[in-house]
Amino acid sequence: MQYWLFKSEPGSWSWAMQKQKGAAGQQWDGVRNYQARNNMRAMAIGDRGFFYHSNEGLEIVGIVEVCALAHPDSTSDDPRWECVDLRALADMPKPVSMVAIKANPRLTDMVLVNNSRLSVQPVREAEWTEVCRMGGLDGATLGKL
DNA sequence: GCCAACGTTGGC
DNA sequence: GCCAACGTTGGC
Repeated sequence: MQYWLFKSEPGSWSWAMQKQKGAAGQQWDGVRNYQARNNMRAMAIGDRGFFYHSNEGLEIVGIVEVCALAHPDSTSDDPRWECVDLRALADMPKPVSMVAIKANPRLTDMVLVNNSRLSVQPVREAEWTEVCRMGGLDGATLGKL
């Protein structure tokens, strides 16, 4: 399993809206960046991701799961743009802020710290575990998701 | 609201 | 294929 981070401005697509979609999920549309698209193409069903609020909030607020492989983005006429579908899995019990991530020496290599503009990012397993720990999700809880 | 960083575009 | 100009993103 691979881990990812998805950024969204809560003003246009918030964690609350994502949760309202429930188990059916929602396509992660609107990505118009090759690197982000390529990351989505590399995803497998069941991959996990962090849901991050950019611009407002600046924190990881939830966990999502990839529930459909990359397919054409229905919001674009341009066939270059594809997206996966995501469904909300769990709230982050304690949202993990960008400030806290930057302050954690174990997370200095996170893409979020070094290339904050990339909207769909890979997350290393050690980073995933550490952020979950900071957010109040222990291994046992994660295993039940 | 500012502006640095980054990605994309297009003329050459 | 280089690179200047431009547009966008997103933290501050």
